[in-house]
This record gives sequence, structure tokens and C-alpha cells, in this order.
Amino acid sequence: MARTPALATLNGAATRATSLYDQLRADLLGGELEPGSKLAIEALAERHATSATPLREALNRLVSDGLVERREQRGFVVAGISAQDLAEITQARCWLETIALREAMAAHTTAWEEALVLAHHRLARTPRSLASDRFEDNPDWEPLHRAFHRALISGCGSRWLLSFCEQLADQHHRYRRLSAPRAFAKRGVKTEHQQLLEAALAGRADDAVALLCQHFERTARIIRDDPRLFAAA
Amino acid sequence: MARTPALATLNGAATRATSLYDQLRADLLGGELEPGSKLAIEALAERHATSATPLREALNRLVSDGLVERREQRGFVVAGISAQDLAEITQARCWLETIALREAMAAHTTAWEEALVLAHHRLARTPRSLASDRFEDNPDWEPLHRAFHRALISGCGSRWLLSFCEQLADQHHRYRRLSAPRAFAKRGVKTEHQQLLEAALAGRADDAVALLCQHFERTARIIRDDPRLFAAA
DNA sequence: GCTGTCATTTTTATATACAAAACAGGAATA
DNA sequence: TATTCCTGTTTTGTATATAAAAATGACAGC
Repeated sequence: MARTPALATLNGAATRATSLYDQLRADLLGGELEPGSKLAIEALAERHATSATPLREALNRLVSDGLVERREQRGFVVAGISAQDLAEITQARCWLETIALREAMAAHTTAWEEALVLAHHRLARTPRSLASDRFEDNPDWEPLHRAFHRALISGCGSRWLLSFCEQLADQHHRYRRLSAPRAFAKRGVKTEHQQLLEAALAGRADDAVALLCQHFERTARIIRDDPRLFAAA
Repeated sequence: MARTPALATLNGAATRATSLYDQLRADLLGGELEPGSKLAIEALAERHATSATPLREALNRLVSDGLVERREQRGFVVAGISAQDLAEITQARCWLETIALREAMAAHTTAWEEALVLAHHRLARTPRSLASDRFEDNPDWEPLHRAFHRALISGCGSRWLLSFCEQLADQHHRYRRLSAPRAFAKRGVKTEHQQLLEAALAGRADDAVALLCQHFERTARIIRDDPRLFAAA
């Protein structure tokens, strides 16, 4: 009956609103838009060669992700940041990922274990920096980092919990990108991931959870102390 | 400078999209729309005496709430239900509210305590049913019930955690309303709330958490066993 | 009798045009 | 001088019109 197998999704973009959503989301997570700055409809629409309607839809979706704020009758702005907010995100992320990791470890399926090993391998063999003498962000690294953390908790068995974790990870990601990326060059992130993997595979839940939370808190502290964000406080 | 104090918000509806969002949300939570049924743009727009643009925005917001599903290029449908999904929601709610309640109790501010007592008082003095001989839903009860549960965890200090709990509570609420409301007439909900309050005020965290989770799970079980939902499985 | 194709109809998604609200600047007034 | 009021401009939010995609249904071929 239906002869078109709906290839649109497989192509570049399913619908304009979705494609815009993806682009804006990437920009926001990439820290390219200044927190609190205005997202003028007309300007953005022109910049992305589209019209107001789908743009508006995309912005509405981003509001629910906590990446954009809606000011009734006065448009949209890039979500603001604050040390307080960062602390709350970190805290919540520790709480939720603790549960998720414990559950995933308790379930301990071979599929989970294998996916985790694979994700770690891919991450471990990818250098954080493109240049060896100075820090130059390797764009491949971040998605693999994300995938590793997702793999850790993906076996928790609760789509809801996973989606909440995903959202918090997005928030963290944005803060990280807004902060000076140089700070992350000389830190034992690689070791941290290695230890985390070992603890997870060995079934040492308490250790794994502790390592994971330390990992989050360490990152948060570095961001918090970045003088360029949160000027005085 | 600005002479209009933006009264629009205080009036009935700020913007049409928001007002539509509120209405549709109420309908969805009230269980008035059948899960999986189509939300035809034109029909809905006419029914609510408005046009497609703000309706579309409202639907997009509802998607992020998990109350509506978006099918790319083929519109929106009311979010589906399943026993599996209900189980996951219940599970996630137990996990998250456990944390939130423990945190709120650990903080134990007087403001929290007082708000909790007040919320419980209001709930306790409101009858579940309007008629004493048969069950007839009292529309005042549900919001007060919601408020009591919110008050329990509102002192947890994390807006993120609170908003996740809110979302899960919404989902639970919908399932409850989709299920036969009669089943809830003859259950010791009042006692459960009473005990919960006492444990929370007395600082018996383990007890309070156990009571809260039992409360959720008991409700979930009743819904799960409703033959009208989840026909065979 | 079933399957696959094609034209028709319906519905979704987008662009554009319009109305209403917020903003900004200056003039008038105390 | 500071505040209030007025007016022009900009920008948001909504309605409508158009294009594009999916659903429908009839019909031919095997």
C-alpha cells in the first residue's frame, strides 16, 4: 500500500523543525551562544534560511531541554548559567547516575558488558587533543566520551531514568564547553575512565559509583573555578 | 520606561500557545483522550477556536512532557500506554522520590515542615468522594494530593530533581485517571498519608521512604490489574 | 484472489502576511 | 532633574495560504 518507505528520516533531515532543532541544539551544547543572549526569530530564521514557523517549533522543544528559556510575549533567550545551577546539576547527576549504574551492574547482561568494553576501547584509543604539544580539541572525542558514559548506565532498565541522565549530561556538557577547554588537557581523565571500567566490570559497585561521582564533581569544580564564567559571585 | 506591567500573564492566558498547552495537558492528564489516538491538527484547531501555528507549538511542548508522541511527517498522537511503561515509571518514581525525600528530611527546614503540615491538613479534611454512599470523584482532592506529595520533597534543594519527579507524577496521574477510578474508593489512602506525614516529621527517614514507595507501588498494582487497560498481555 | 501501481484525497509542514504587544526615545510636566 | 506620558519602531505571536508528503481507493496484471 504505502510505497514510499519514508526515507526522509534517513536522509539529511526529516522535517525542517527537527533539523533546526538539531542544529541549534548542537550550537547550544557547543557553547557557541552566549547564555542570556536573545534568540531573535527573524534573524535566526534568515541565518538558517528558513521561516519563523519551524524555528519557533524548534525553540519550543529546546525550552523543554532546559537549553533555552521562554519569556512570554518577549521571545526566547539562551538559558542562563550560574554556579548554583551548576552545583544542582552536578548533584542531581550524581544521584541519578548512581542509581542507574548500580542497577546496570546488578543486571549485568553480557550485552551491557560488551557494549561497555567496546565504548571504552573506542574512547581510549582516541586522543583528547589533536596536537601533542598544545591542546587542540579533537571533535571525535566528545561523542565517544558521551557514548562511554551512556554505555555505563544503559543497562539500568529504565528509559525514564536514562532520559533524565541524558538531559543532565547535556547540561554538564554545555557548561564544560562554555568554560575554557584548556583546563581539561592535563588531567587524568583517561585513568579515571580506565578505573571506572575496571570497577564496573569487576562488579565493585561502591567503587564504581564513587569513581563516577568524583569524576563529575572534579569536572564541576574546574568549571566553577573558571574566572571567565561566574565573574565575582 | 515600560508602562505596561505585563498583566497578560495574570489574566486568563498569556499567549494562545500556552493556554492551549494548559488545556490539552489537562485533558491528557484527565485521561479524556484515548492513548494512541490521533491529534489531527485541523480538527483540534477548530475545536479550540484557534489556528494551526499555536496548536503545533503546544503539541511540541507536550511531546517533551511525554504526554504526546510525534510521528515525523505524520502528525501527533496521544502517548501510548503499556504495563511495561507503567512499571518503569513507578520504579523511576520510587528511586527519585526516595532521594528527594531523604534530602528534604535531612535539610529539615521549618518552612518545609510547616508547608508539609499545612498541605496534609488541607488534604485530610477534603473527602475523596463527593457522595458518602457511592464513589463520585471530588475534583478538589487531586490537586491537594499532588500538593501534599510535592510538599514532601520540595525541600530537597534540587530544582532538577523536583522537575523530574513532577514529570513522573504527571505520568502516574494519567495512568490513574485512565484506569477505573472506583478502585480507589476503598483503600486506606488517608491512613497512608497520615503515616507518611508522621514518619517524615519524626525524622524516621527509612520508614518514610518505605511508606512512600509502598504507596506508589500499591497504586501501580491496582492500575496494572485493571482489566480495561492492558487487555490480555 | 491477491499484489502492486497509480491517481485522488486528505493531512502535515512551511512560508508569508498581519495584528498585537513590548521597546525606545523624546517631549511635557511637576 | 527626575518622572510620566506619548508616539514611532521593532519584534513577537497568530492566522491564512501554499507546498509537500502520506493515506486512500480503484484498477490492472499476474
